[in-house]
Amino acid sequence: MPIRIYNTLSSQKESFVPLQADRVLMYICGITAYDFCHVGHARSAVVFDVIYRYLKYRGFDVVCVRNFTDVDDKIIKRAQEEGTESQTIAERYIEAFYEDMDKLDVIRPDYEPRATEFIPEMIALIEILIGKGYAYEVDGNVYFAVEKFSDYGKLSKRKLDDMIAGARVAVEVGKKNPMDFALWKASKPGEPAWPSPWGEGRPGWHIECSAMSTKYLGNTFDIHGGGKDLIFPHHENEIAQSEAAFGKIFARYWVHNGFVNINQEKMSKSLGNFFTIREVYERYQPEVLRLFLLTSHYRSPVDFSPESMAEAERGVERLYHTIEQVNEFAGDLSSSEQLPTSKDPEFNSLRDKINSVLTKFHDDMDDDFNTAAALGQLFDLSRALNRFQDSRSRKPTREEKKLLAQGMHRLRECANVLGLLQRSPEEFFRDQRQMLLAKLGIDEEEVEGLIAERVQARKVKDWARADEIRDKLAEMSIIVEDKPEGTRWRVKTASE
RNA sequence: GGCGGCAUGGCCAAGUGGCUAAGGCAACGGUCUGCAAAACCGUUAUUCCCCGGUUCGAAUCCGGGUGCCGCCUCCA
Repeated sequence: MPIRIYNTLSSQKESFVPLQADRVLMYICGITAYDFCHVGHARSAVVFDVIYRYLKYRGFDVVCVRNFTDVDDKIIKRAQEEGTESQTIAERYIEAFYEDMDKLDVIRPDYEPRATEFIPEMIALIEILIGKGYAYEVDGNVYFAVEKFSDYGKLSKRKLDDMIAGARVAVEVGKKNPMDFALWKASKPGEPAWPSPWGEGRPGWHIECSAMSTKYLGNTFDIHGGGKDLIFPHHENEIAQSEAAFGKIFARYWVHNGFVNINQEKMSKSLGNFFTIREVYERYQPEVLRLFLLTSHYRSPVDFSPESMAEAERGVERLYHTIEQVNEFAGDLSSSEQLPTSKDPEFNSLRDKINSVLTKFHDDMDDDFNTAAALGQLFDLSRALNRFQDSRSRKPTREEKKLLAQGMHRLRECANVLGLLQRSPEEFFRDQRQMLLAKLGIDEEEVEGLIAERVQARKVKDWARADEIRDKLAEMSIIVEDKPEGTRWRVKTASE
């Protein structure tokens, strides 16, 4: 069964057939580096990271390009505010972007070009457009004439007349049509500038993606991705530029992720209702954010809130607990052999689950990368593993250990496609504790001291004293857990 | 004004013509425990915003209504 992808261009799911049988060429619109990234940027990155991972997992040779916009009005503005160069600003936030994304386990694309590295290519492309009559120069600015491109509006499904009627922007002097957009901007004093046939200036925003995608992927490539807000004008303009210049289909499948909302409203810089990724990391582990982002389908809006993050946190904990338990029960056996049917119904039930879960996982992912459904399969398998262990009161046999190891292997294999569960449970829970201790400013030594004291009290069955200490710890947000192996403690999470 | 999307249990969220409407969180019951906590197991929607229609059959398709959101300006 082929992979099906919802294509914004056709407004429907289509069977995915790449240009070359085993190769997928994809281009993702990256960030404009002028500030720290927020959860919305994280969503886009994670969504396309999962698509990239899944296509590779299904055997495609994927070439992925994601750009950095490092010259732009907002970067210039920021640089002027700080009295520095726009390159300095871009550099700083690109570095911050990598920090945030590496923690989220977003795999770096094969190519990550920056706009300023492709000025000659952009100029060449603009010259082609002028040569073909699609663009014109006015006082050192070059504009794309949208009326000349008959397909203009095909991606965003709008007509030129409607757009002009509803336009909220003041008409810029010099433009032949208010919807014409800049390919090249004449620079004002103090702004970054490059020499060009039209004088000193800098590229417009849209042209960089046309130039860089062509450079790495050719005139026509398979998948073009980005946030829904890029559909118009950015992607519409990219299509106009590239198809006008080369007379070929630009991107074949247009994939757009939905927004991250806060209280039903789009998270955005202009509304000021955003959380940066690093703010989120102060309280939640990156993996929790990742799971949260994948619990909804990528095209739906997703509401960011403390409650939904707490849910995601519990979910990740649940999965790591399963892995921890299997490790304890079965050790680190790895076995790929097909296990025989047993007389034990519990054994067979888990065996069947392990065998069937992969197909279901694939079916879900094949259907327009339905990570929410795919995640359901992981939880299903997790529960099957727990149930099986729960049914064993004696020591597991070797066959049972093998079965559990296989189940855990499968769980991790699927989770890996989603970029989840790749750490050891110990590492996860340790990091969780460290993060919370730091966040709440709790002294670990003090906790350990009280715990030791309580262990003593329990030894002599001084329950009153033990409970007293437990209450005291609870006030410090520390929860005590008496396990058969000994007493453990953890920091209370926000959801408790 | 133009264009588009969404509405499923207490909450989040899959499912878009037909076996029992995934899964998560929460709640409750149980196992465990000195008591707890944690963990685990189990239970929890005869019903999918409302009204019509198509169909042997609809949460799923069509028409109308209500509510919410997004894009049309920089934006993942």
